[in-house]
Amino acid sequence: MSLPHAILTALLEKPSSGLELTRRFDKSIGYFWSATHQQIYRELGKLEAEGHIRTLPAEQPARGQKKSYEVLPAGRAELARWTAASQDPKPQRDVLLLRLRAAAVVGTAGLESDLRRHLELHQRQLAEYEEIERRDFPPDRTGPQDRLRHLVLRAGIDLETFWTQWLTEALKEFTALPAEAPEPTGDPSG
Amino acid sequence: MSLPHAILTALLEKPSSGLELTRRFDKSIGYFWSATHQQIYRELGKLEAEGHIRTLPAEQPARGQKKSYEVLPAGRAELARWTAASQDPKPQRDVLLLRLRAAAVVGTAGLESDLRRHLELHQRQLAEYEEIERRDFPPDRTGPQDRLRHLVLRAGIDLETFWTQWLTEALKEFTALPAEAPEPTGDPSG
DNA sequence: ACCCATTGTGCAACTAGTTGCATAAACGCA
DNA sequence: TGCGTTTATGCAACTAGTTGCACAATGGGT
Repeated sequence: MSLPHAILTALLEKPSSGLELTRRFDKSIGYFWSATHQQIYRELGKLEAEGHIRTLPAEQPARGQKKSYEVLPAGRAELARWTAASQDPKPQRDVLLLRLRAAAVVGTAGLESDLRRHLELHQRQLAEYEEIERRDFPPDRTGPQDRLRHLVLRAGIDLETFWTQWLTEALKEFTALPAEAPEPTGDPSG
Repeated sequence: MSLPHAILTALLEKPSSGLELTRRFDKSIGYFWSATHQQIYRELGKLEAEGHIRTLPAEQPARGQKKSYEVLPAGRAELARWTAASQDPKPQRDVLLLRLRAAAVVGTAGLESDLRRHLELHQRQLAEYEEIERRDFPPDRTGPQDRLRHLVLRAGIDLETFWTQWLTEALKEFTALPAEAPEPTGDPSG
């Protein structure tokens, strides 16, 4: 139940149309809560039906016509309620770690190149975050809102840093490993 | 499409019944791929229908009767295929970061106590991982399989370490913040 | 002999997210 | 003036994961 709240946050920062929201999700909020335009349109419909947002009155809203939304007081209240409500952390799900664990049983063949690819992706993401930090968070501007947003960005930076380091370490292990991990095909005598 | 492969991995490590799998997911594989017993039973049924696993012949399998599974060659082949296949990283989804971002807009009221709770949970998880490391990965035993599994555990440890540090930092910011973040309820003049 | 907690298996309905496609206006241009 | 591309909105079907509950056997106590 987080996507509607992600949308409310984005709309409070700036009223937008569905497509504008999609773009902003791609380069800001989407870094920690991604969504496709289909999801976003669907949620905008629900949020409007619930009275949390409304369309900004403009030209008649025909198909293919830009339609901007703004948050209503009820929507702001709902977002505040949700933000303050206690929530348990979601159980982890990481495919790459699972694959490594599987590789310990069926062998590491084919895995290394994908690790390399992931390493590059994380390095690129890290560079992007650091660019944003340089651009949007100079040492001056330190209002409360800036500090909170900077904190979120720091989480992104530190996570990407962790993954690049871990993947580098993992690749080092791989080259140190025998050509192929033993595949105990039914005989666990070793 | 990862749960069946998580189950295949677990079954290759040791043939088990549904409930045994559930328990092992709770304390090992589940650290990075969690699953409920309902999911596991459902997948076991599918995997059996596909010819990837079979029941170990034992007493007649009636309801409430323990039923153990083992992996067939086709299942092992499928797992090896999946492990080697390139996969894109899933887009991130982190509710806590989203809530912090929302708090920058609607205020931080009520958030701090939940941050504290999360910090405690992560500290506890970290302690558990470190206990496992002490127990299962002494400096000797360094076969290829051990090294891979240790690598996975290190990822868990480092991630939990990151979260405890980040949450500590976040809480520090909170106490430095004004009692309540400004709520620009429609008037962004400040 | 009976009760009840525990162990073990499983179905059904629901929620959230993804994929694929459809539709329509606007814009550039030949 | 017609044609293809981009912008913008949206539906429908599918997949994966969660929640809630049901049912059977077993084992221990009374």
